[in-house]
Amino acid sequence: MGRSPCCDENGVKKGPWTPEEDEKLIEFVAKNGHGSWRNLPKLAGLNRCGKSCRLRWTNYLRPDIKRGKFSEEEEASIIKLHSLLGNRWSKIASHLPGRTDNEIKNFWNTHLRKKLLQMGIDPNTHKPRTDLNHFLNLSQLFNNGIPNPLNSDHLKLQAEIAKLQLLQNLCQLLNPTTAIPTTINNNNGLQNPNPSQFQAGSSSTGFAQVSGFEDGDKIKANKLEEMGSFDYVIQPENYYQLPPLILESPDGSTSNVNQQIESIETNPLCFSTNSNSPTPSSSIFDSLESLMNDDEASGSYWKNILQSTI
DNA sequence: AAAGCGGTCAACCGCATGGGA
DNA sequence: GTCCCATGCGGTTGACCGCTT
Repeated sequence: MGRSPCCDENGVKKGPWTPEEDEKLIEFVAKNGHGSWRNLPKLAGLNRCGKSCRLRWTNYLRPDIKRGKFSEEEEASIIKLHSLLGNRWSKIASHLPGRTDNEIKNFWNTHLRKKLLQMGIDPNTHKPRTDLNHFLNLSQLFNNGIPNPLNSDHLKLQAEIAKLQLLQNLCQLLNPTTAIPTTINNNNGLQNPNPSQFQAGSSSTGFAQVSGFEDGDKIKANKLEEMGSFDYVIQPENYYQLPPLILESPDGSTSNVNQQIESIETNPLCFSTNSNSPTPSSSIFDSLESLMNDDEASGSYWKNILQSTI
């Protein structure tokens, strides 16, 4: 079984398309549709292979292509969809009208990957990066390798790490594939990965919800393969809904951190293209960055958590 | 002014997949 | 069931551009 040759014809042009070639392709498709891409170049009078014509059309010339910068909502959708679907760019593109898989792939590789990395989130797993240990390394630098609880820099770092732990928990809850084990029986007896600090309350359906998928769509939550494989069933609701967060504070006190969690809760990140669904008042990144920048959030409770775990 | 460098993105390459014979 | 073909898809490449030195 041989692979069909596509671009092995002699003299077939490669490289950037000229405006004349674009015009020929647009004109031909407008009149005849693309039909067989293999035969199209000959019929349209183009010295290109069919594959090249198809790519040029689907990625650039199609009339319904939406060009220009990605909006914050689109960014958030891509990140969320990527956390669910991985590098399946065409699937992701099918949920973003007017955007091509190539465009989304490029945008991911040039912008979003870096953005997540800067936030300390692993763009592949969508979990906090394990090399967040660089904070611990920094701590060791400050303390000459020996943690000194009386050192104010050490305390600051502990506060930072406490916030990062909070961020990690938030990320786990925001990412349905990691939030599921707290709410779904998957026959593997999974437990809340971090039961000491948070409980994820069950939503009415017990499922996180994402827009644009068809009812009953199943996707493999392969990010959890190491924890036990199961199918993640997308429900037909229109928007992704965060499970309610319940903060287990030993002294029952509230803090700015709690308030900010509340703020994130009351502004669920939405991915729907349905105009009836709510839209986010601010991006999740704003909320998390705000949380990360909040000096007051490094109260004693968070330090206590850390001092008991470091 | 120009060489170097990094970021961006259109286009290519080759493997995967689905459907018809 | 097997073969062949067309198309889809994701990774990679390389040209171009703007910024820095």
